[in-house]
Amino acid sequence: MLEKTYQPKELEERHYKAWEDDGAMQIGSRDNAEPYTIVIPPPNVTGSLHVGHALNNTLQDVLIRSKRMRGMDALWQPGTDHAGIATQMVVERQLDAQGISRHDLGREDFIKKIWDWKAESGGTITGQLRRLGATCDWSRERFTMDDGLSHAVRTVFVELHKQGLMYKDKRLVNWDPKLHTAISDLEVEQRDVDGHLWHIKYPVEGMEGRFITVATTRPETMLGDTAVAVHKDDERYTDIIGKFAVLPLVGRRIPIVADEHADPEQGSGAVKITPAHDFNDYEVGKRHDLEVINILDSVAHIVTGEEAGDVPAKYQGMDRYEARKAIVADLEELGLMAAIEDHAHTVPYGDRSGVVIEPWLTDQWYVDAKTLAKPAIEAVETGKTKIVPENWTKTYYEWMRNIQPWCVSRQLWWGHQIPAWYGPDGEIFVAMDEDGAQAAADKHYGKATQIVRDEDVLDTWFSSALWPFSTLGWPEKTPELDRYYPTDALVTGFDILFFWVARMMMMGIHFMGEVPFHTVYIHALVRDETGAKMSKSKGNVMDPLDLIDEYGADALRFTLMAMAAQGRDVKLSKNRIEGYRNFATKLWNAARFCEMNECAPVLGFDPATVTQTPNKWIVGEMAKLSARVTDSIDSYRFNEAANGIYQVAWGTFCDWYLELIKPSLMGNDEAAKAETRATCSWALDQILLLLHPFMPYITEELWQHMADKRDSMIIRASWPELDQGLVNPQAEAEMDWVVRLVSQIRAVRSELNVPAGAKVPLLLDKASDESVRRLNANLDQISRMARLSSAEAGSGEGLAGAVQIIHDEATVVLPLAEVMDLDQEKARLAKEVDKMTSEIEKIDKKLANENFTSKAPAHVIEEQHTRRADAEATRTNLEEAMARLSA
RNA sequence: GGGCGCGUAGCUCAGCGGGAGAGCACUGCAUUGACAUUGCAGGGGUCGCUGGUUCAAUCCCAGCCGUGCCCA
Repeated sequence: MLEKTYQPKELEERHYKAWEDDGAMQIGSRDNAEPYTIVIPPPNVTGSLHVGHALNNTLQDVLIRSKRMRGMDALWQPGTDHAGIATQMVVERQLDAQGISRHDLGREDFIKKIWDWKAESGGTITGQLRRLGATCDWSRERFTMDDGLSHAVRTVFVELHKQGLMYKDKRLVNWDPKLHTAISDLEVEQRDVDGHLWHIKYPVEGMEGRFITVATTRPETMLGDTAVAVHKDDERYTDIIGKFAVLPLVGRRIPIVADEHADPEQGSGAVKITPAHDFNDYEVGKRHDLEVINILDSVAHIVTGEEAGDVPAKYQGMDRYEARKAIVADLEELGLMAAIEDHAHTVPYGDRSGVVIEPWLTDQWYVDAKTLAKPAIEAVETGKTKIVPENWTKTYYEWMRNIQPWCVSRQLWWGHQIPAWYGPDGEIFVAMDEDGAQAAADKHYGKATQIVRDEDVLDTWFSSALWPFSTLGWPEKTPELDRYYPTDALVTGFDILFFWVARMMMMGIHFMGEVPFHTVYIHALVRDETGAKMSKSKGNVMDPLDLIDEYGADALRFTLMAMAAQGRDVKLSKNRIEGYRNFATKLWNAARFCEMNECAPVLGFDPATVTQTPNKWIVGEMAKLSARVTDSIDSYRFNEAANGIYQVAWGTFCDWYLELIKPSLMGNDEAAKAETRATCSWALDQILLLLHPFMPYITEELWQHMADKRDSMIIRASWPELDQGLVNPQAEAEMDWVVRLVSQIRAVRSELNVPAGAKVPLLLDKASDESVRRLNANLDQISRMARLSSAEAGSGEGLAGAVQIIHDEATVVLPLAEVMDLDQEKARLAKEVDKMTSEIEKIDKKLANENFTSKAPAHVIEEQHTRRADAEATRTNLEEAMARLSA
């Protein structure tokens, strides 16, 4: 017998282990089945499970489990990424605590330390995914720094280079002066900041007393100014275009140029141009062939020594903000500061380091993203890959069509070192390994020549971009690659649509010739219950592992699914999780009831052959539910699937079906009892099967518990694909009649405060033969649920002051004269009459409208007539009931 | 400034051209042999505002107000 209360903890551990031991998550056992593949968005190896992961992975698990149950060869490919910056930071921090820097250790030993760290702590998140119930094929787990994946990375680099799509270039990059590396545009966060706009007067050469005033948010960069730009139509400046300004503090002559970039409306209309330290200015510089003068070093200090050029010694070596202060003060002293305004503007910050990013001129490796993006855009346009919900396609296009060269080199140690070597004269040799590069170099120089490897590594996203095929063995032509690529669905949050999805599309199409997946399902963010983003600083983070401890993994999963409406953020509250934990308990107790009544699966049970009306009805309800759940999952409407099961399992199966069959289960008709037991068990099984992808643990437990022996665990069981012919309209109508009758009686009893325990007699007046038949056929059930002492057809003539309920054509008479308040009952009936009257009036108005009757479709008009007739009949009966009450 | 959303019951949200829904919260009753992590019943909504399309608008369109995110 099932325990009296449901305790998730113990059974979760037990079943997960059983699934894993059984190999149920692994591919390779269904060679003839159609494959279905999802690659996991590889979590960061330093990460631990947060609610966003919980949502993301539950969605994938629901898909995988349901496809697996539907007989497909389901592969959920797991793994983690090496998270270049994050991982390096973690280990550096550990070393820091011992007073060691990575430079003390040297590159090789430092990397060894990272591998040690990974061996020890890198498995955290995969363990947590298991607790969530994620059925990845762990035997295939991959890591972006694995040999195989590293080989794939090198291959891609070499190939792209060969094709001219990977090149080295000197451009402005987003430089992180704290982490000392370039980062991509996507890793830069634009923050609104309250700053200042400094208006600085630059003297115009050869025009005594004439100044041109430039406005800037970054006065310290003036040391690198190489021009002043004004708009050609700005009359204030037309006379000095072509002349020179003299850069204060430095004394350099800089040209005054006309350029569109200068906006007459903004500030003074004149802008200083610092090509080496501003993306816009860089473009202006190119247009006017300006000098590019770098004034900052890698830690954002003013340059010193040889590089300093004509930077006054005073500022050399100063931090950028220190220099700003000094320069502002000096300009003020010189009387060149025209004005200082408060000014709100956006400032770029590194999303990892949190410091202000410097546009900085460096040599970096770039991928020609524009070329690769073209087919990736087409793939979505032509529907080869579908983005769900569809509105994200616009965002995808927007970004892809304006894509910039992708800077893929990073000045880190942890990652895939770039397979490029340099000769003494800087000649580049790209090859799979050093031998290859050496050979190429020797050939190039005509003699053995020493080469040096590029020190930099590749962006982590570069390796993640290969994930859908590198994890399947590419560049080897493995059977897995052949069978599982292209994968089916990719499930991810919108925040990495560009970082990852777009790049997988580009790389997948380019190297495999086929899109990496046919569907991208984009889900929303998980927020706290007030709608705020969860963050450590706000202290509103919910730890999914705590939630699993408290409510069980099933409850957490179900909550996430029930709330995961497309395009809408999930506002997670403990209240909701508790509610769905209660649902699990409800199911547990229902199963317990089934067990107590010996409802066990019957071999060869055919739901089409049942004879008892409640059984026919529940069979049909299950058929409808299975279709609904299947369809909802197929169209990624997870909330509809979850809510559908909830509604039917609790509201239909528990609340009505189990009540309806109690008389049969306790009765003496052995044949009926046997059929009911079998049907009840079958219906419970259908619920368990349909619920399994959402609540894997409790369903597995009950599945195994409810039968002496099953063909398989539920994880391997077959998905219900029920014939809609099982829906029996007669049974449905009859059960609906019973349900409405019982509900009405209960409502009246409650309203009139009839003691819950009191049993009352019932007469069914003016009933059709069919209604009388229904009453008699379901007498036990109705009596039990409505607490009746008797129920029969009869007029109740002469019963003084009986409660009367209109039920379709019939009038239900309850002689409750002693317990009821006559006036209250009259008022109740009068209210009902009013309701009907207003309903009739509303319909009459519609039907009187010729526009309506001539233009509306026939079935709509027909429906209105039917509704009117029903309301009319009900009103007549109500009026008669009132008359009888007064008599 | 450009793009994408959202505004429906006290709260969180489904629904989305023809009869306003769920969960939670709230109120009353109930400890009846699965279940108080429960059951039964109930109250509660000019479906943001203003126009338009339509026989018919919470639903479609436009504008406005409020609010959130992404990109510049």
